[in-house]
Amino acid sequence: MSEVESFFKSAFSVDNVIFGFDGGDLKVLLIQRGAAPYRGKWALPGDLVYPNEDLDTAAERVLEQLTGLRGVYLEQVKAFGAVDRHPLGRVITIAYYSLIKIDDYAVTPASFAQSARWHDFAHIGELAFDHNEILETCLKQLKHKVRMAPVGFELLPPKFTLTELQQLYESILETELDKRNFRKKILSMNLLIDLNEVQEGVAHRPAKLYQFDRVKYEQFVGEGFTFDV
Amino acid sequence: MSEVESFFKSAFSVDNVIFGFDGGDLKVLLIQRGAAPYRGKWALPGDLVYPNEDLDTAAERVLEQLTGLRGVYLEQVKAFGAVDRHPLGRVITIAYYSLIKIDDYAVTPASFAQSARWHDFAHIGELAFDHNEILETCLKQLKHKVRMAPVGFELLPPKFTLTELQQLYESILETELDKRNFRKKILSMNLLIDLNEVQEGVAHRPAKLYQFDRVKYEQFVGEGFTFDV
DNA sequence: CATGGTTATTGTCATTCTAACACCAATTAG
DNA sequence: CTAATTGGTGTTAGAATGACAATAACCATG
Repeated sequence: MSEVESFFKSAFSVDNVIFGFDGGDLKVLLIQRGAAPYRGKWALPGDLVYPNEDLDTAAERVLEQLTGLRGVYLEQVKAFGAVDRHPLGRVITIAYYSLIKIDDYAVTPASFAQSARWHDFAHIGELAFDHNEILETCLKQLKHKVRMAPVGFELLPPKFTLTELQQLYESILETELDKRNFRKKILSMNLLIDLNEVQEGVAHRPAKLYQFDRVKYEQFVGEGFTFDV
Repeated sequence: MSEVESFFKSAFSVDNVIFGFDGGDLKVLLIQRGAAPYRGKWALPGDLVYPNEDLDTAAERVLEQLTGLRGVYLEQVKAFGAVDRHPLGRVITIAYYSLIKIDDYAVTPASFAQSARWHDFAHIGELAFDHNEILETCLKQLKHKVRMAPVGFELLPPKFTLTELQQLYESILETELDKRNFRKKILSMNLLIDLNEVQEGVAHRPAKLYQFDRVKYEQFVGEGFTFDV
């Protein structure tokens, strides 16, 4: 094999850390591998990138094949390319994370998965390949991002309460926040629409429902505003 | 060609945005390409990744071949993988940036370069491939990084003045800073060693020379400190 | 229907951080 | 010796932060 040919004896894949939030804990959607290597092991959903496919497109495809969702929040994080990270050959992978509303998720058969399941972020065991490392890197990235851009709303249903929003931040940042200060800060941004609706069927004082005002956010950004929690 | 083979009809490269600082402007080290495609055009230094080489190692190699430097600050930024980004085939590239002390730079012949030259960041024309986009992304990353970690010192000589440090920040952040407030903030971190030396041969009051105290920084980080400018 | 359990909602004050701002000091050039 | 240049320093007003607790609204239960 010539040297030039050997350069092309390699492949690249995308792996996608799909985050969800169920009101309590931060979740990650993992698959159980249906093929070697690591058959039967839990892993991040991912696939080889097609020769005529952009990286972002490949990540979107993996997400759609598994969840049926399109147009969700997706962000590239980092390339992982240790020589020995894949036992069958030289494969570098580009890690993405995406944020989905967990209620939108519908199980979809995907060629690369025996089965798929949400896992509590806090209780994830040993994964295939270097996927534990990828997961940690993506969470670190999300921790930064969620404080500097209004991406947290991607994980919540369209109508949500301030307590839900706070719990979301607390579970991503792995810290507790002061309730009054949190509300003060969020509301002072004027980015939430008060829907004049309340929760129903809860055994306590019902909370008001809000909606994120994306139009206003874009407008404020144009005026020099930067989101900051 | 089988489908599996076609997956392996691809290559990956690294491209390195090498930043330097000469006391006035932020600089980038560019090469003039010695081979097709884009022969003669200015481009980021980069090379294909060897089959048995880690990504980080490849980036270090490119840097060393061009500058003779080892062990300098190097950080991966993002993978660029548009299908048509390379005219000769499917090549995705992993972008890195590195920070070097411009005085340490010694011209070294590199196979991939006809010639290499520092360019003012502000006056860079059209580059080969998608390298303008890569450059912009790396600067954006550096702007964030320099505010949240003491990486700016990587661009300065071991002994520097506070004015030099401020000019460095101003040129990276593309903004002006207040002299008194800047000094107050930097000195209050207790991360600079006052060398009790002053500049020599300047036609004005000589400035005091300082040195960054990496040991203290590591210690403070261990105690929960976070650098923030 | 009265009580208890549970969560939602709201404001103040002390402290800290931020941002704006101007003058004297030390040196070299001529 | 004078001019020109850059180095070095402190205060203050306003804003942001962080700590903190009592009342309101709803459902469940007896």
